Amino acid sequence: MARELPKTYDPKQVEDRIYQFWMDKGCFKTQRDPEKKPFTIVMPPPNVTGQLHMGHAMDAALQDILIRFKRMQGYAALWVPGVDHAGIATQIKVEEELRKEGLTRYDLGREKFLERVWDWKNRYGNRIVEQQKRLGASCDWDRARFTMDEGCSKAVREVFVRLYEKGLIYKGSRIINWCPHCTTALSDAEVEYVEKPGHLWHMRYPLSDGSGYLVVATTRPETMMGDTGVAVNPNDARYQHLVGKTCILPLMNREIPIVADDYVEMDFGTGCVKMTPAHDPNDFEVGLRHNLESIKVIADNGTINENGGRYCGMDRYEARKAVVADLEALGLLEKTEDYSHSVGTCYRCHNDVEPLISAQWFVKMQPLAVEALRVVKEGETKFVPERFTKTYTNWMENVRDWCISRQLWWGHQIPAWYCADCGHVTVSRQDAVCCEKCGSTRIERDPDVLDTWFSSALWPFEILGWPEKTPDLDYFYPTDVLVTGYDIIFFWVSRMIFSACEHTGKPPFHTVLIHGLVRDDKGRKMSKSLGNGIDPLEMIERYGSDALRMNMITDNSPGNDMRFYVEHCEAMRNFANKLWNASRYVMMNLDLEKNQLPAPEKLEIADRWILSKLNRTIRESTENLEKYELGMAVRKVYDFIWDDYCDWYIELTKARLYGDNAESKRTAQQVLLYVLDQILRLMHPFMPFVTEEIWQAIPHEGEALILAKWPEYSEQMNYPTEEQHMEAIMLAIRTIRNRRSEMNVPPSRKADLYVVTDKAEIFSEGVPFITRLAYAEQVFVSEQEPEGHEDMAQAITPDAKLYLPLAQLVDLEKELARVAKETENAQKEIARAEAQLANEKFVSRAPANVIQAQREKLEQNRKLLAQLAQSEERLRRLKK
RNA sequence: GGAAGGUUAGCUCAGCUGGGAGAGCACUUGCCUUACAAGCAAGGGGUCACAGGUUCGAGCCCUGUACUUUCCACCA
Repeated sequence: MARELPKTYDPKQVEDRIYQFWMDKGCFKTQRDPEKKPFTIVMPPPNVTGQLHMGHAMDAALQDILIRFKRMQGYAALWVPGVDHAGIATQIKVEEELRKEGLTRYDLGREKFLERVWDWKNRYGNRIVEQQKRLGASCDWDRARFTMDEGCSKAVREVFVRLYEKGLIYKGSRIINWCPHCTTALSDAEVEYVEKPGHLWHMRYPLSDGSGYLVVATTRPETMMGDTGVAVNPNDARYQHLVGKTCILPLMNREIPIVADDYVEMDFGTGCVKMTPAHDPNDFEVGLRHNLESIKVIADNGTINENGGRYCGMDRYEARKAVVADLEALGLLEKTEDYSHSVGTCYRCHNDVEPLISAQWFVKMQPLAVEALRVVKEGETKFVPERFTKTYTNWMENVRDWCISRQLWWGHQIPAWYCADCGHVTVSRQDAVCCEKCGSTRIERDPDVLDTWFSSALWPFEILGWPEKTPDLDYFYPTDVLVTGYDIIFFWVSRMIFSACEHTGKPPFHTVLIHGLVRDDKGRKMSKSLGNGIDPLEMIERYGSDALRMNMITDNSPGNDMRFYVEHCEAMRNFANKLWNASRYVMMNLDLEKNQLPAPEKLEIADRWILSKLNRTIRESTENLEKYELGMAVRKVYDFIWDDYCDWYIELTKARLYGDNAESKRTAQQVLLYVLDQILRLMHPFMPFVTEEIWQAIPHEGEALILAKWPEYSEQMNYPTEEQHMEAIMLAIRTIRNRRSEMNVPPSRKADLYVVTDKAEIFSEGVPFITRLAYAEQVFVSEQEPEGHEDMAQAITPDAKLYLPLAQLVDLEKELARVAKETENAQKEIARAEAQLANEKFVSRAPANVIQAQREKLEQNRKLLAQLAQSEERLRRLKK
């Protein structure tokens, strides 16, 4: 049975093979099972063109841990993967590729271009999937979906038509965010505001009656060709007399009205604001109130259009300079102030977005927000950590209509057809062949596509078959937990919630587990431009997938950003190696066919101690997992494995395994194996590869650890007395090691050890342990001081005096100092405990267990103090 | 302008419902002790940002202050 295993765990020899093993056995496949409860997670679909980054690794680690845990608990645990078509991101990449060939998408035309994108998708679409597999992701890959596959297209079409029919989707001309670089409209959520240095230009607009001029302040002179008015505050005494009059727009020589509107702040700038309804959302509103004309002067590509007079054709920034220069030449530029202000930028290409008026499709949000708010407020959907509830509700309460049309080719094309004859718009589930109103066949489809997030908003139910009433939808939906970063709560989470409520009548999941961003070791966001990204695949190469997964969840708390430290990854790799070697030890000393605990009466003190500890670890880590406290859960298992099992229990078994008591040896083997098996189970969700590899090598029942049963807490496995006794023995061992270390005695120099105690029965049982772990030649337990103890070194615990015949190494002065220090500590402890117990309020109000703990502490310290007093007396005597 | 976090050991961070502060890394000392030097043993190191308050008891709860990060809004 004993096997030859390498001394060092090598993930590279293991991970791919184990993953293939799970795949071959179909371990990830999840079927509906009336005997089981479902547990469902849908994966946030990564971009089809994407490369795996640390954010994905974080996502995947968390989800896989939950799925494996639930699977072992006996749920029908389903994790559905998929990829997103990622409209803008993908289209940009393909266009870049085309540019290298000197082509644009327009050269190809829509159809050919889309063929290119599909080619691209087929070439790279699987890359990220393969990368996810290396993380150990136990998704049901057979169910993998794509946001543009047939089912998703059907769902998107259905949703669009339904919302349109309910009046919740409409087309209208509004101020939208336009990206001149991507040449498409964006939703509000897709705009990132960046503080940028700029100027506030004060410009003179002459009054039409020649009585002077007024001064407007603006950060955007290049829009002035589109000015159709000047607004002042109605309460502004400075300008009241001008309201109703007109002024002349310089450079354009257009007469424009002066209007009064509350929107204008009197104490900002000059109190006069130029109105450009076509290029500013506030001006647009003011314009509506005062019937101001809208004149669009900036074209879709960011240049000035034909309405911009002599600036036509200039880039917007070029035009800005030209306008300022011209005004200055005319003596109309009063002053220029430095002014820092926030500018909207495109979240994809980071160019400045241009607010402009445009005919786009919108989702009317107010009616949809009602239910989306209710389900969260009433706790049907909970955010973990809870504080993100507020982020969500604040946004949802103030949500504005969602601009869903994009001037792209890659995506779900809007199912609307315009009739050239009667102007009617036909919106249809099937591709229209004629106008539904007049029957004309002169109809043309809207060329625009839908926002990518429009289809991902349907993800949790569309991938289970919706709009069909499928058995899967019935069984697995609503899903259970959604795992994602806080950065896409608005983009995705909120939209899934309102979409699911609207279309399925149920919130899509009961829990949203939010994690933070992975940053570099200096706390910066990892980004391509900074070149500071750490490649998860490289970490897997170097330290293994298990180590990377552990790195993602230890030493950080839910929802907080984490810094990625390679050193930490290494520490987790070391832990995998520790586990590996502990298992090597067990296997090298094993001659069992079967994993079975011995009868309780055969269990010795150390066995009961470790089983008791294990039992507590099972209970606590399971509780933590149920509460999504993954870091806490794994910490407890980690500590149990390293501190209790490896550092103590394994060491404690050595005397027995290498000894000649066959029964004790067999019991030790059985307990070692049993606990190891339980450890592997507890650890498996976190470190699936190394645990499965080991588990396959030890006696086990069942096919695979991934399918094994999660450990359960058992009242019968608690041994409080043995725990206590064992702790007393361990304390004695630590105390001796400490004394030897102080005296610089190397472990190789063994010495006899005399244990003087009134608890001889406890320490007698501990003799083999003390012998081995405290480097003793022989251990003698007695109630009497040993012969010649005056010449020995001494160490003290509350329950024992420990003598080491190493007289020549004893430094009496040092000894006295140490004893004095320990005495002082003990006295402090006693004083504190006494004071607390003398406090009537403490005794009457504190819980019983706390009081009891204080009493025990007091008792222990009193015992220790008494021992120390004797020790000190002894040292003084020896000194003379 | 609004909101939410953070401030704990030299560094990065845990600390679950309030009951005598922990880990990893780094550091010091001694060890190749028949699982593991990716290791073992022992050790040093903290006014838990500051000021008040509640409580028998506060790193944890409340109020305020300082510094810091992020998100939302955007008065041109």
